[in-house]
Amino acid sequence: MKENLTDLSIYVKAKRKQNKLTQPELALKAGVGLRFVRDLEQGKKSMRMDKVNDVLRLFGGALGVVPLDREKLL
Amino acid sequence: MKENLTDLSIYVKAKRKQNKLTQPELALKAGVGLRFVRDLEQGKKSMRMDKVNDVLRLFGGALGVVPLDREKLL
DNA sequence: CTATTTTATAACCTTAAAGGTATAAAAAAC
DNA sequence: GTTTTTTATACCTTTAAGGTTATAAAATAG
Repeated sequence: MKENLTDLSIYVKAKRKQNKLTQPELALKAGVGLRFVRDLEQGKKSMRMDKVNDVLRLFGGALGVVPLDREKLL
Repeated sequence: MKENLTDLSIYVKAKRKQNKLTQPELALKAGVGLRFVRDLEQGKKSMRMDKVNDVLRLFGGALGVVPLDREKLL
């Protein structure tokens, strides 16, 4: 089950690095499991929104509706 | 288990109405269950991102990272 | 280079999301 | 007003998310 990196996964990893956190540290601060942080950074598509928001909140972000770019369509 | 409406739930319901669709019709077009559409419009927080994206795609949108407004913080 | 830290992958298990169906409530049409 | 359509809520089953743990791989420090 090989997942591709996504905008979201890249964003989270970059933000985590900016804040000098390891995956276990981020998981702890966000109140999610380590496994979750890893799936998130690996681009898993079927993550639960509430938990993703728990992570994004640490970086001042949240999930919202954005226009989908045409590249992603085909 | 009373969920509050959210930006997302309001957005989906509004877009569905704009497109003159019932919940069953939207569920069918998006390829998700009717229950899912209902939970989504009721503001359930723990929905799966992939399924939510299946719905948003019909309206030319997708889930992405947005800055969280300060109101939502406290 | 080797040692240490960090990250990736996988198995096992529990819990809850998702879907179906049914019924009640609400909204819209008449 | 009544009837019809749409939406909300509840119950149940199946399936997979994600927590835990272990181990392998990769990156970094020494």
